[in-house]
Amino acid sequence: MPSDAHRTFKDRLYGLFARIGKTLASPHRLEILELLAQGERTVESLARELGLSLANTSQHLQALRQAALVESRKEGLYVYYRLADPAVSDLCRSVRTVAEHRLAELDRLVRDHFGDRAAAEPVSMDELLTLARSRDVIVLDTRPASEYAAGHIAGALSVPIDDLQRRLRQLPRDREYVAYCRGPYCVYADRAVEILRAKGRRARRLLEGFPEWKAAGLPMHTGLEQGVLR
Amino acid sequence: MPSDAHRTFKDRLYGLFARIGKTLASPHRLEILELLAQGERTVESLARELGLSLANTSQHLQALRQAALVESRKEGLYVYYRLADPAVSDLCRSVRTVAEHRLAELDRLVRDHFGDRAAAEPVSMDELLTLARSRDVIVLDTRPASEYAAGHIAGALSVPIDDLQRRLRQLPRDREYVAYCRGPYCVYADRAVEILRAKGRRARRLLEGFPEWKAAGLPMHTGLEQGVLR
DNA sequence: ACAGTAATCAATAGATTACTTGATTACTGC
DNA sequence: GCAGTAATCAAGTAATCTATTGATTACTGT
Repeated sequence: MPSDAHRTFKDRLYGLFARIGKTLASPHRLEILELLAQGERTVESLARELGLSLANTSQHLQALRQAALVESRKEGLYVYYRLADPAVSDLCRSVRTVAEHRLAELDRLVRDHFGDRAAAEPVSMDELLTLARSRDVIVLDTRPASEYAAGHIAGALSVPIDDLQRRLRQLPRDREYVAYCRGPYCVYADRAVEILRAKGRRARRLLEGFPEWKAAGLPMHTGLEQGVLR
Repeated sequence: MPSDAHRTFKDRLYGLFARIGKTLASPHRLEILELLAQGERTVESLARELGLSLANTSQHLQALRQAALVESRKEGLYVYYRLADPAVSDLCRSVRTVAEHRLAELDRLVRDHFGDRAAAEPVSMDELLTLARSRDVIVLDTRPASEYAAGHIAGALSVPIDDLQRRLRQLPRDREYVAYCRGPYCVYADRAVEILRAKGRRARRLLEGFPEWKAAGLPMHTGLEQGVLR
Protein backbone atom coordinates (compact mmCIF):
# COMPACT_ATOMS: atom_id res chain seq x y z
CA MET A 1 0.00 0.00 0.00
CA PRO A 2 1.42 3.35 -1.00
CA SER A 3 -0.77 5.17 1.53
CA ASP A 4 0.87 3.26 4.39
CA ALA A 5 4.31 4.42 3.30
CA HIS A 6 2.89 7.87 2.90
CA ARG A 7 1.47 7.90 6.42
CA THR A 8 4.78 6.92 7.97
CA PHE A 9 6.48 9.61 5.89
CA LYS A 10 4.08 12.23 7.19
CA ASP A 11 4.42 10.98 10.73
CA ARG A 12 8.19 11.27 10.53
CA LEU A 13 8.01 14.63 8.80
CA TYR A 14 5.72 16.22 11.35
CA GLY A 15 7.63 14.43 14.07
CA LEU A 16 10.68 16.42 13.00
CA PHE A 17 8.75 19.68 12.90
CA ALA A 18 7.40 18.90 16.35
CA ARG A 19 10.92 18.37 17.62
CA ILE A 20 11.42 22.08 16.95
CA GLY A 21 8.00 22.88 18.38
CA LYS A 22 8.63 20.94 21.58
CA THR A 23 11.60 23.10 22.45
CA LEU A 24 9.37 26.16 22.28
CA ALA A 25 6.95 24.67 24.79
CA SER A 26 8.85 25.78 27.89
CA PRO A 27 8.86 29.35 29.19
CA HIS A 28 12.42 28.94 30.40
CA ARG A 29 13.71 27.71 27.08
CA LEU A 30 12.07 30.62 25.31
CA GLU A 31 13.71 32.99 27.72
CA ILE A 32 17.07 31.31 27.16
CA LEU A 33 16.67 31.71 23.42
CA GLU A 34 15.94 35.41 23.81
CA LEU A 35 19.00 35.88 25.96
CA LEU A 36 21.13 34.02 23.46
CA ALA A 37 19.79 36.30 20.75
CA GLN A 38 21.81 39.05 22.47
CA GLY A 39 25.01 37.07 22.10
CA GLU A 40 26.69 33.92 23.36
CA ARG A 41 26.66 33.16 27.09
CA THR A 42 27.91 30.59 29.55
CA VAL A 43 25.61 28.13 31.29
CA GLU A 44 26.27 29.69 34.63
CA SER A 45 25.51 33.23 33.54
CA LEU A 46 22.26 32.06 32.00
CA ALA A 47 21.34 30.20 35.18
CA ARG A 48 22.02 33.28 37.27
CA GLU A 49 20.02 35.60 35.04
CA LEU A 50 17.07 33.20 34.87
CA GLY A 51 17.14 32.22 38.52
CA LEU A 52 17.40 28.55 37.64
CA SER A 53 19.66 25.89 39.03
CA LEU A 54 22.77 25.11 37.06
CA ALA A 55 21.75 21.54 36.35
CA ASN A 56 18.32 22.58 35.19
CA THR A 57 19.72 25.22 32.89
CA SER A 58 22.20 22.75 31.49
CA GLN A 59 19.40 20.34 30.74
CA HIS A 60 17.35 22.95 28.94
CA LEU A 61 20.37 23.85 26.89
CA GLN A 62 20.83 20.25 25.94
CA ALA A 63 17.21 20.02 24.87
CA LEU A 64 17.86 23.04 22.69
CA ARG A 65 20.99 21.48 21.30
CA GLN A 66 19.21 18.23 20.50
CA ALA A 67 16.80 20.22 18.40
CA ALA A 68 19.85 21.85 16.84
CA LEU A 69 18.70 25.33 17.81
CA VAL A 70 21.88 26.15 19.69
CA GLU A 71 25.56 25.30 19.45
CA SER A 72 28.32 25.54 21.99
CA ARG A 73 32.03 25.92 22.30
CA LYS A 74 34.21 25.22 25.27
CA GLU A 75 36.77 27.67 26.55
CA GLY A 76 38.61 26.66 29.68
CA LEU A 77 36.10 25.91 32.39
CA TYR A 78 33.28 27.61 30.57
CA VAL A 79 30.92 26.37 27.87
CA TYR A 80 29.56 29.18 25.73
CA TYR A 81 26.21 28.60 24.06
CA ARG A 82 24.95 30.54 21.05
CA LEU A 83 22.02 30.42 18.62
CA ALA A 84 22.81 28.04 15.80
CA ASP A 85 21.15 30.11 13.09
CA PRO A 86 19.53 33.52 12.61
CA ALA A 87 16.39 31.62 11.61
CA VAL A 88 16.04 30.60 15.26
CA SER A 89 15.82 34.23 16.23
CA ASP A 90 13.17 34.73 13.56
CA LEU A 91 11.24 31.81 14.92
CA CYS A 92 11.17 33.26 18.43
CA ARG A 93 10.02 36.57 17.04
CA SER A 94 7.31 34.74 15.16
CA VAL A 95 6.06 33.15 18.37
CA ARG A 96 6.05 36.56 20.02
CA THR A 97 4.19 38.12 17.11
CA VAL A 98 1.44 35.54 17.27
CA ALA A 99 1.16 35.98 21.03
CA GLU A 100 0.89 39.74 20.55
CA HIS A 101 -1.76 39.38 17.88
CA ARG A 102 -3.82 36.76 19.56
CA LEU A 103 -3.50 36.82 23.33
CA ALA A 104 -5.44 39.67 24.87
CA GLU A 105 -3.90 38.75 28.24
CA LEU A 106 -0.50 39.76 26.94
CA ASP A 107 -1.63 43.27 26.25
CA ARG A 108 -3.14 43.53 29.72
CA LEU A 109 -0.03 42.14 31.35
CA VAL A 110 2.27 44.59 29.58
CA ARG A 111 -0.01 47.50 30.32
CA ASP A 112 -0.10 46.59 34.01
CA HIS A 113 3.62 46.28 34.24
CA PHE A 114 4.83 49.16 32.09
CA GLY A 115 1.93 51.54 32.48
CA ASP A 116 1.32 53.75 29.49
CA ARG A 117 4.36 53.29 27.35
CA ALA A 118 3.33 55.98 24.89
CA ALA A 119 4.70 58.47 27.43
CA ALA A 120 8.20 57.31 26.59
CA GLU A 121 7.55 58.35 22.96
CA PRO A 122 8.96 55.14 21.51
CA VAL A 123 10.95 55.43 18.29
CA SER A 124 10.73 52.80 15.58
CA MET A 125 13.85 51.44 13.89
CA ASP A 126 13.14 53.34 10.70
CA GLU A 127 12.63 56.54 12.63
CA LEU A 128 15.88 56.08 14.48
CA LEU A 129 17.72 55.55 11.24
CA THR A 130 16.43 58.77 9.70
CA LEU A 131 16.84 60.63 12.99
CA ALA A 132 20.46 59.58 13.22
CA ARG A 133 21.07 60.72 9.68
CA SER A 134 19.47 64.12 9.99
CA ARG A 135 20.26 65.19 13.55
CA ASP A 136 22.75 64.43 16.21
CA VAL A 137 21.08 61.86 18.44
CA ILE A 138 23.12 59.82 20.87
CA VAL A 139 22.15 56.18 20.81
CA LEU A 140 22.60 54.40 24.15
CA ASP A 141 22.99 50.66 24.52
CA THR A 142 21.75 49.93 28.04
CA ARG A 143 22.55 46.22 28.07
CA PRO A 144 25.45 44.69 29.97
CA ALA A 145 28.84 45.39 28.42
CA SER A 146 29.31 41.80 27.24
CA GLU A 147 26.17 41.96 25.14
CA TYR A 148 27.29 45.27 23.68
CA ALA A 149 30.60 43.68 22.76
CA ALA A 150 28.84 40.74 21.10
CA GLY A 151 27.03 43.13 18.76
CA HIS A 152 25.38 46.54 18.91
CA ILE A 153 23.74 49.21 16.80
CA ALA A 154 26.46 50.98 14.82
CA GLY A 155 27.50 54.14 16.62
CA ALA A 156 25.79 53.32 19.89
CA LEU A 157 27.42 54.15 23.18
CA SER A 158 27.64 51.38 25.78
CA VAL A 159 26.06 52.55 29.05
CA PRO A 160 24.82 49.54 31.01
CA ILE A 161 21.72 50.54 32.95
CA ASP A 162 23.47 50.05 36.30
CA ASP A 163 26.22 52.49 35.29
CA LEU A 164 23.94 55.16 33.90
CA GLN A 165 23.43 57.09 37.13
CA ARG A 166 27.16 57.27 37.69
CA ARG A 167 28.05 58.23 34.14
CA LEU A 168 25.51 60.99 33.71
CA ARG A 169 28.13 63.73 33.75
CA GLN A 170 29.59 62.27 30.54
CA LEU A 171 26.26 62.80 28.83
CA PRO A 172 25.80 66.43 27.82
CA ARG A 173 22.50 68.14 28.62
CA ASP A 174 21.96 69.74 25.25
CA ARG A 175 21.82 66.52 23.26
CA GLU A 176 19.02 64.18 22.31
CA TYR A 177 19.08 60.52 23.42
CA VAL A 178 17.58 57.28 22.22
CA ALA A 179 18.04 54.26 24.48
CA TYR A 180 17.62 50.65 23.46
CA CYS A 181 17.98 47.26 25.14
CA ARG A 182 17.19 43.60 24.58
CA GLY A 183 13.75 43.99 23.11
CA PRO A 184 10.26 45.38 23.53
CA TYR A 185 9.71 43.56 26.83
CA CYS A 186 13.00 44.55 28.39
CA VAL A 187 12.85 47.37 30.94
CA TYR A 188 16.40 48.67 30.66
CA ALA A 189 15.60 51.27 28.02
CA ASP A 190 12.51 52.42 29.89
CA ARG A 191 14.50 52.91 33.05
CA ALA A 192 17.19 54.77 31.14
CA VAL A 193 14.64 57.17 29.66
CA GLU A 194 13.23 57.74 33.14
CA ILE A 195 16.64 58.53 34.62
CA LEU A 196 17.73 60.72 31.72
CA ARG A 197 14.54 62.75 31.80
CA ALA A 198 14.74 63.16 35.56
CA LYS A 199 18.14 64.73 34.95
CA GLY A 200 16.89 67.13 32.33
CA ARG A 201 17.83 65.30 29.15
CA ARG A 202 15.61 64.74 26.17
CA ALA A 203 15.27 60.98 25.85
CA ARG A 204 13.13 58.38 24.12
CA ARG A 205 13.32 54.64 23.80
CA LEU A 206 13.68 52.46 20.74
CA LEU A 207 10.57 50.31 20.54
CA GLU A 208 12.47 47.23 19.50
CA GLY A 209 15.74 45.79 20.74
CA PHE A 210 19.05 44.73 19.31
CA PRO A 211 17.92 41.33 17.92
CA GLU A 212 15.22 43.02 15.84
CA TRP A 213 17.72 45.57 14.56
CA LYS A 214 20.07 42.78 13.58
CA ALA A 215 17.31 40.74 11.93
CA ALA A 216 16.33 43.77 9.87
CA GLY A 217 19.85 43.85 8.50
CA LEU A 218 20.51 47.38 9.77
CA PRO A 219 24.06 48.65 10.43
CA MET A 220 25.76 47.12 13.45
CA HIS A 221 29.19 46.65 14.95
CA THR A 222 30.83 44.15 17.23
CA GLY A 223 33.57 44.63 19.76
CA LEU A 224 34.09 47.71 21.85
CA GLU A 225 34.75 50.33 19.19
CA GLN A 226 32.02 52.90 18.79
CA GLY A 227 31.46 53.83 15.18
CA VAL A 228 28.96 56.35 13.90
CA LEU A 229 25.49 55.47 12.72
CA ARG A 230 24.93 56.92 9.28
CA MET B 1 11.56 44.42 46.04
CA PRO B 2 11.19 45.53 42.48
CA SER B 3 13.11 42.50 41.22
CA ASP B 4 10.45 40.20 42.65
CA ALA B 5 7.71 41.97 40.75
CA HIS B 6 9.91 41.85 37.73
CA ARG B 7 10.45 38.12 38.00
CA THR B 8 6.73 37.41 38.19
CA PHE B 9 6.21 39.66 35.19
CA LYS B 10 8.78 37.74 33.19
CA ASP B 11 7.35 34.43 34.31
CA ARG B 12 3.90 35.45 33.15
CA LEU B 13 5.23 36.92 29.93
CA TYR B 14 7.16 33.85 28.90
CA GLY B 15 4.32 31.72 30.20
CA LEU B 16 2.13 33.34 27.57
CA PHE B 17 4.70 32.85 24.84
CA ALA B 18 5.02 29.23 25.90
CA ARG B 19 1.27 28.81 25.60
CA ILE B 20 1.79 29.38 21.89
CA GLY B 21 4.87 27.17 21.90
CA LYS B 22 3.11 24.30 23.61
CA THR B 23 0.57 24.03 20.84
CA LEU B 24 3.40 23.55 18.36
CA ALA B 25 4.79 20.64 20.35
CA SER B 26 2.53 18.01 18.84
CA PRO B 27 3.03 16.55 15.36
CA HIS B 28 -0.70 16.19 14.91
CA ARG B 29 -1.44 19.77 15.82
CA LEU B 30 1.17 20.98 13.37
CA GLU B 31 -0.40 18.88 10.67
CA ILE B 32 -3.82 20.27 11.55
CA LEU B 33 -2.49 23.79 11.25
CA GLU B 34 -1.07 23.07 7.83
CA LEU B 35 -4.35 21.64 6.64
CA LEU B 36 -6.20 24.65 7.97
CA ALA B 37 -3.78 26.87 6.06
CA GLN B 38 -5.48 25.51 2.92
CA GLY B 39 -8.88 26.67 4.13
CA GLU B 40 -11.47 25.98 6.78
CA ARG B 41 -12.47 22.39 7.52
CA THR B 42 -14.79 20.39 9.72
CA VAL B 43 -13.58 18.32 12.64
CA GLU B 44 -14.63 15.14 10.95
CA SER B 45 -12.85 15.86 7.70
CA LEU B 46 -9.66 16.69 9.59
CA ALA B 47 -9.96 13.48 11.61
CA ARG B 48 -10.40 11.44 8.44
CA GLU B 49 -7.45 13.05 6.66
CA LEU B 50 -5.18 12.67 9.69
CA GLY B 51 -6.30 9.17 10.61
CA LEU B 52 -7.16 10.28 14.13
CA SER B 53 -10.23 9.56 16.20
CA LEU B 54 -12.90 12.23 16.22
CA ALA B 55 -12.57 12.87 19.93
CA ASN B 56 -8.83 13.17 19.72
CA THR B 57 -9.03 15.59 16.82
CA SER B 58 -11.62 17.64 18.65
CA GLN B 59 -9.34 17.86 21.67
CA HIS B 60 -6.40 19.02 19.60
CA LEU B 61 -8.57 21.67 18.03
CA GLN B 62 -9.61 22.87 21.42
CA ALA B 63 -6.01 23.11 22.49
CA LEU B 64 -5.42 25.22 19.40
CA ARG B 65 -8.42 27.36 20.19
CA GLN B 66 -7.29 27.89 23.77
CA ALA B 67 -4.06 29.30 22.43
CA ALA B 68 -6.23 31.43 20.12
CA LEU B 69 -4.57 30.04 17.01
CA VAL B 70 -7.83 28.88 15.45
CA GLU B 71 -11.45 29.99 15.43
CA SER B 72 -14.60 28.12 14.55
CA ARG B 73 -18.10 28.63 13.30
CA LYS B 74 -21.00 26.28 13.47
CA GLU B 75 -23.15 25.47 10.47
CA GLY B 76 -25.84 22.89 11.05
CA LEU B 77 -24.26 19.72 12.34
CA TYR B 78 -20.78 20.79 11.37
CA VAL B 79 -18.21 22.94 13.12
CA TYR B 80 -15.78 24.58 10.72
CA TYR B 81 -12.36 25.49 12.06
CA ARG B 82 -10.04 28.03 10.47
CA LEU B 83 -6.75 29.74 11.28
CA ALA B 84 -7.37 32.79 13.43
CA ASP B 85 -4.71 34.94 11.81
CA PRO B 86 -2.29 34.87 8.87
CA ALA B 87 0.49 35.23 11.45
CA VAL B 88 -0.26 31.65 12.51
CA SER B 89 0.54 30.48 9.02
CA ASP B 90 3.78 32.47 9.15
CA LEU B 91 4.64 30.84 12.46
CA CYS B 92 4.21 27.35 11.04
CA ARG B 93 6.36 28.27 8.09
CA SER B 94 8.97 29.59 10.49
CA VAL B 95 9.04 26.25 12.31
CA ARG B 96 9.44 24.49 9.01
CA THR B 97 12.22 26.81 7.92
CA VAL B 98 14.21 26.16 11.06
CA ALA B 99 13.70 22.42 10.68
CA GLU B 100 14.92 22.63 7.08
CA HIS B 101 17.96 24.67 8.05
CA ARG B 102 18.93 22.67 11.09
CA LEU B 103 17.76 19.07 10.93
CA ALA B 104 19.88 16.98 8.60
CA GLU B 105 17.45 14.13 9.12
CA LEU B 106 14.75 16.10 7.36
CA ASP B 107 16.77 16.33 4.20
CA ARG B 108 17.45 12.61 4.30
CA LEU B 109 13.81 11.79 4.93
CA VAL B 110 12.60 13.92 2.03
CA ARG B 111 15.24 12.54 -0.29
CA ASP B 112 14.28 8.98 0.60
CA HIS B 113 10.62 9.61 0.05
CA PHE B 114 10.64 11.83 -3.01
CA GLY B 115 13.82 10.67 -4.68
CA ASP B 116 15.59 13.34 -6.69
CA ARG B 117 13.09 16.14 -6.93
CA ALA B 118 15.25 18.15 -9.29
CA ALA B 119 13.94 15.86 -12.03
CA ALA B 120 10.57 17.54 -11.71
CA GLU B 121 12.25 20.86 -12.59
CA PRO B 122 10.52 22.75 -9.78
CA VAL B 123 9.45 26.31 -10.50
CA SER B 124 9.68 29.04 -7.88
CA MET B 125 6.81 31.45 -7.26
CA ASP B 126 8.65 34.30 -8.95
CA GLU B 127 9.40 32.15 -11.95
CA LEU B 128 5.80 31.09 -12.25
CA LEU B 129 4.69 34.69 -12.14
CA THR B 130 6.98 35.74 -14.97
CA LEU B 131 6.26 32.53 -16.88
CA ALA B 132 2.54 33.17 -16.68
CA ARG B 133 3.00 36.70 -17.94
CA SER B 134 5.21 35.86 -20.89
CA ARG B 135 3.90 32.52 -22.10
CA ASP B 136 0.75 30.51 -21.97
CA VAL B 137 1.26 28.11 -19.08
CA ILE B 138 -1.69 26.33 -17.58
CA VAL B 139 -1.56 26.33 -13.79
CA LEU B 140 -3.16 23.27 -12.20
CA ASP B 141 -4.45 23.17 -8.63
CA THR B 142 -4.25 19.53 -7.66
CA ARG B 143 -5.84 19.86 -4.23
CA PRO B 144 -9.39 18.73 -3.40
CA ALA B 145 -12.06 20.99 -4.88
CA SER B 146 -13.06 22.41 -1.50
CA GLU B 147 -9.56 23.73 -0.93
CA TYR B 148 -9.53 25.25 -4.39
CA ALA B 149 -12.81 26.97 -3.60
CA ALA B 150 -11.43 28.33 -0.32
CA GLY B 151 -8.67 30.09 -2.23
CA HIS B 152 -6.35 29.40 -5.17
CA ILE B 153 -3.73 30.95 -7.40
CA ALA B 154 -5.45 33.40 -9.72
CA GLY B 155 -6.11 31.74 -13.04
CA ALA B 156 -5.45 28.19 -11.86
CA LEU B 157 -7.56 25.31 -13.06
CA SER B 158 -8.98 22.95 -10.41
CA VAL B 159 -7.97 19.39 -11.21
CA PRO B 160 -7.93 17.35 -7.98
CA ILE B 161 -5.24 14.73 -8.25
CA ASP B 162 -7.74 11.88 -8.18
CA ASP B 163 -9.58 13.35 -11.18
CA LEU B 164 -6.50 14.05 -13.27
CA GLN B 165 -6.33 10.70 -15.05
CA ARG B 166 -9.98 10.99 -16.08
CA ARG B 167 -9.77 14.61 -17.20
CA LEU B 168 -6.64 14.30 -19.29
CA ARG B 169 -8.53 14.73 -22.57
CA GLN B 170 -9.47 18.24 -21.46
CA LEU B 171 -5.80 19.13 -21.21
CA PRO B 172 -4.33 19.82 -24.66
CA ARG B 173 -1.02 18.23 -25.56
CA ASP B 174 0.62 21.31 -26.99
CA ARG B 175 0.49 23.37 -23.81
CA GLU B 176 2.83 23.77 -20.88
CA TYR B 177 1.72 22.89 -17.34
CA VAL B 178 2.69 23.89 -13.81
CA ALA B 179 1.04 21.93 -11.01
CA TYR B 180 0.87 23.00 -7.38
CA CYS B 181 -0.64 21.63 -4.19
CA ARG B 182 -0.56 22.18 -0.43
CA GLY B 183 3.11 22.84 -0.03
CA PRO B 184 6.62 21.55 -0.58
CA TYR B 185 5.97 18.30 1.31
CA CYS B 186 2.72 17.49 -0.42
CA VAL B 187 2.92 14.83 -3.13
CA TYR B 188 -0.09 15.83 -5.21
CA ALA B 189 1.86 18.09 -7.55
CA ASP B 190 4.63 15.53 -7.95
CA ARG B 191 2.12 12.88 -8.90
CA ALA B 192 0.44 15.25 -11.32
CA VAL B 193 3.73 15.99 -13.07
CA GLU B 194 4.39 12.28 -13.32
CA ILE B 195 1.00 11.54 -14.86
CA LEU B 196 1.13 14.50 -17.23
CA ARG B 197 4.59 13.61 -18.49
CA ALA B 198 3.62 9.97 -18.93
CA LYS B 199 0.90 11.24 -21.22
CA GLY B 200 3.19 13.38 -23.29
CA ARG B 201 2.66 16.78 -21.70
CA ARG B 202 5.32 19.22 -20.66
CA ALA B 203 4.86 19.65 -16.94
CA ARG B 204 6.72 20.99 -13.88
CA ARG B 205 5.76 21.52 -10.29
CA LEU B 206 5.62 24.70 -8.24
CA LEU B 207 8.13 24.31 -5.46
CA GLU B 208 5.87 25.90 -2.87
CA GLY B 209 2.17 25.49 -2.25
CA PHE B 210 -0.85 27.67 -1.95
CA PRO B 211 -0.22 28.95 1.61
CA GLU B 212 3.19 30.28 0.60
CA TRP B 213 1.69 31.96 -2.44
CA LYS B 214 -0.95 33.58 -0.28
CA ALA B 215 1.57 34.67 2.35
CA ALA B 216 3.67 36.31 -0.36
CA GLY B 217 0.67 38.44 -1.28
CA LEU B 218 0.54 37.16 -4.85
CA PRO B 219 -2.67 37.24 -6.90
CA MET B 220 -5.33 34.77 -5.82
CA HIS B 221 -9.03 34.10 -6.14
CA THR B 222 -11.66 32.37 -4.09
CA GLY B 223 -14.75 30.48 -5.19
CA LEU B 224 -15.03 28.42 -8.33
CA GLU B 225 -14.48 31.03 -11.03
CA GLN B 226 -11.22 30.70 -12.89
CA GLY B 227 -9.64 34.04 -13.66
CA VAL B 228 -6.41 34.58 -15.54
CA LEU B 229 -3.04 35.00 -13.85
CA ARG B 230 -1.40 38.15 -15.13
C1' DA C 1 49.17 16.07 42.60
C1' DC C 2 45.44 18.83 44.66
C1' DA C 3 41.75 22.07 45.52
C1' DG C 4 38.22 24.60 43.40
C1' DT C 5 34.83 25.62 39.92
C1' DA C 6 31.87 24.89 35.50
C1' DA C 7 29.25 21.70 33.50
C1' DT C 8 27.15 17.35 32.83
C1' DC C 9 25.13 12.93 34.19
C1' DA C 10 21.86 9.80 36.58
C1' DA C 11 17.98 8.79 39.25
C1' DT C 12 13.70 10.23 40.92
C1' DA C 13 9.21 12.34 42.19
C1' DG C 14 5.58 15.26 40.68
C1' DA C 15 3.10 17.49 37.06
C1' DT C 16 1.45 17.61 32.43
C1' DT C 17 0.03 15.60 28.09
C1' DA C 18 -1.95 12.28 24.61
C1' DC C 19 -5.14 9.09 23.40
C1' DT C 20 -9.03 5.85 24.34
C1' DT C 21 -13.63 4.74 25.63
C1' DG C 22 -18.29 5.63 26.60
C1' DA C 23 -21.71 9.11 27.63
C1' DT C 24 -23.86 13.49 26.44
C1' DT C 25 -25.22 17.55 23.76
C1' DA C 26 -26.71 19.94 19.44
C1' DC C 27 -28.69 19.83 15.37
C1' DT C 28 -31.25 17.85 10.98
C1' DG C 29 -34.70 15.45 8.46
C1' DC C 30 -38.39 12.54 8.65
C1' DG D 1 -41.13 13.46 18.76
C1' DC D 2 -37.54 10.24 17.06
C1' DA D 3 -33.51 8.40 14.72
C1' DG D 4 -29.11 9.56 13.12
C1' DT D 5 -24.87 12.13 12.89
C1' DA D 6 -21.19 15.82 14.29
C1' DA D 7 -19.03 17.34 18.03
C1' DT D 8 -17.90 17.74 22.73
C1' DC D 9 -17.35 16.19 27.46
C1' DA D 10 -15.55 13.29 31.28
C1' DA D 11 -12.74 9.88 33.22
C1' DG D 12 -8.89 6.91 33.15
C1' DT D 13 -4.32 5.17 31.80
C1' DA D 14 0.15 5.33 29.72
C1' DA D 15 3.73 8.12 28.36
C1' DT D 16 6.39 12.30 28.53
C1' DC D 17 8.34 16.38 30.63
C1' DT D 18 10.30 19.34 34.44
C1' DA D 19 12.99 20.28 38.23
C1' DT D 20 15.65 18.51 42.16
C1' DT D 21 19.34 16.16 44.26
C1' DG D 22 23.74 14.17 44.62
C1' DA D 23 27.56 12.23 42.10
C1' DT D 24 30.88 12.63 38.39
C1' DT D 25 33.75 14.66 34.77
C1' DA D 26 36.70 18.36 32.79
C1' DC D 27 39.55 21.88 33.31
C1' DT D 28 42.54 25.69 35.78
C1' DG D 29 45.93 27.48 38.83
C1' DT D 30 48.91 26.58 42.44
